[in-house]
Amino acid sequence: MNWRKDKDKDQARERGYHHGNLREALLQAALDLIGQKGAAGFTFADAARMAGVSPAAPYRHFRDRDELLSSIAQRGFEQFETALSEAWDDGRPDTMTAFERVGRAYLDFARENPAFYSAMFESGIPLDSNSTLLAASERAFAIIRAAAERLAALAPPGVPRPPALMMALHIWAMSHGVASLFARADGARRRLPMTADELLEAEVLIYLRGLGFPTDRRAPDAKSADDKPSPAGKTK
Amino acid sequence: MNWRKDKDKDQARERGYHHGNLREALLQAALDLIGQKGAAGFTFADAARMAGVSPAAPYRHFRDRDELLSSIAQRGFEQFETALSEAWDDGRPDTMTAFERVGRAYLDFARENPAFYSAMFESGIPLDSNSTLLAASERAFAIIRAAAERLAALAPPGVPRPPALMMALHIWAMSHGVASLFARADGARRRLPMTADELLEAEVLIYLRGLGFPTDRRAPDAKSADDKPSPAGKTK
DNA sequence: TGTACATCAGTGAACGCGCGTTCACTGATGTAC
DNA sequence: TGTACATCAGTGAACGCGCGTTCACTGATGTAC
Repeated sequence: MNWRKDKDKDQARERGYHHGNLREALLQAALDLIGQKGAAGFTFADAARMAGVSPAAPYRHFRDRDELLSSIAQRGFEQFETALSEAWDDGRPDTMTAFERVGRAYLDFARENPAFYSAMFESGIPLDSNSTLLAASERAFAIIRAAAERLAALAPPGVPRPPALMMALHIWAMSHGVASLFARADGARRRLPMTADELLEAEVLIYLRGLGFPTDRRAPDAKSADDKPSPAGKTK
Repeated sequence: MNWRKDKDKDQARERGYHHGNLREALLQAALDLIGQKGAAGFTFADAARMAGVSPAAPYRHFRDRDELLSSIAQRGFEQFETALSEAWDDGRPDTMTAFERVGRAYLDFARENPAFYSAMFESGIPLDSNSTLLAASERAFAIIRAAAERLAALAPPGVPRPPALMMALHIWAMSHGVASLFARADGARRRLPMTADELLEAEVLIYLRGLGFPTDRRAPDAKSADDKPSPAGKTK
């Protein structure tokens, strides 16, 4: 992270002819630029300048601007998956608690990584242009889907078990809606009677109640043994 | 609508020195371009060319690209408001039916006017840069809010009446989430087990059930006289 | 351990391009009388 | 109804700029022997 913009020339002189990690530096620079000016207003040349390198250098690492952008989106999905999956923690200590944590992690990610988020969802690069990009996005969604699956399995007796895929899509839509309308610093924000986190949490809780889940904060598997408890330690 | 792109030169010759309605033509051209290439990749010069006019001409009508873009967003919000408010139809024939219609209208608007939608929500122009733009967006949101207000008033006895503003925000977030993730033609679409409309309708129904509203399709005011019936005719 | 050589990863100059913007201008339209 | 004049809404040429991209090049690094 020491190839940031400050004192490009000096650093360039220090580092000598070879950069050492230009690919990484370009990704970082592009990320910074997207953060500053949005996914639209970032240029290949700008990224090179920020990395302290000639405008021709990036071509050694990326075919063009789009390839750089889609690399960023891909990395974004990977980090997104990591964040969500850590939050989910395989449903520990109980499905409901873990699930709420996933919601918060979603918003945190959007808030803390606006550049990634917009490369992923707002940059206009088609997901299916690149199969590894598509795969990365599928893996991220799979976390939400897995959580929905476990949640669906908790449907109380007598309540029809909701289709997990539908639940996952609903929850994703709520999260994305709240994130892009209310949780971003840039532009279209709006006075809210509560924080974006609270808004999303309330929304998801109401939604789950609508599916027939009990309305109190802890899910049934918190005390019963419906859901086999995690094998050892960690729960503390 | 006869100043479209085809045969610019001929038309320019026909129309003579003065265009007659250049401001309008530029808005239309920009809208077309945004539809084709996204809000990012549209240029002032392009719009002029498409309107069959010299690159200096637009400056008679818009200070710069941003002003043109925000005019489009503003008009978008106005049409959005019209669409939502027609769908809402002041809650006729009953609150619930009208409410569902609003949801469909939301998605229809996003689907049928992707250019407007992205100028409004994804172009990065700050809403508060322009007070008439802000006002237009407020008026559009006010429809959703008014509908939520009426819906909240229907809460069955014994059920705590939900805060209407929160409901409105939740519903907006769901609609926007579904619209931008699943209802747009461009880019990040995904195989769905159902249409975007069905997905949103199910989501909203589950949400409302979670608030304690009855789960069958017609709201209580459909048959009772809680909600004073519309004064005359029209309902047919 | 040293040397020759291939390969890699950058340079920097150059190009064509389209954009945004300005400018003096001019044709068309509206208005006073 | 006609004429003089002001104003409006466009022209087209010109500019500086930064971008994307190519090219022959060169310094640094790795490797065979």
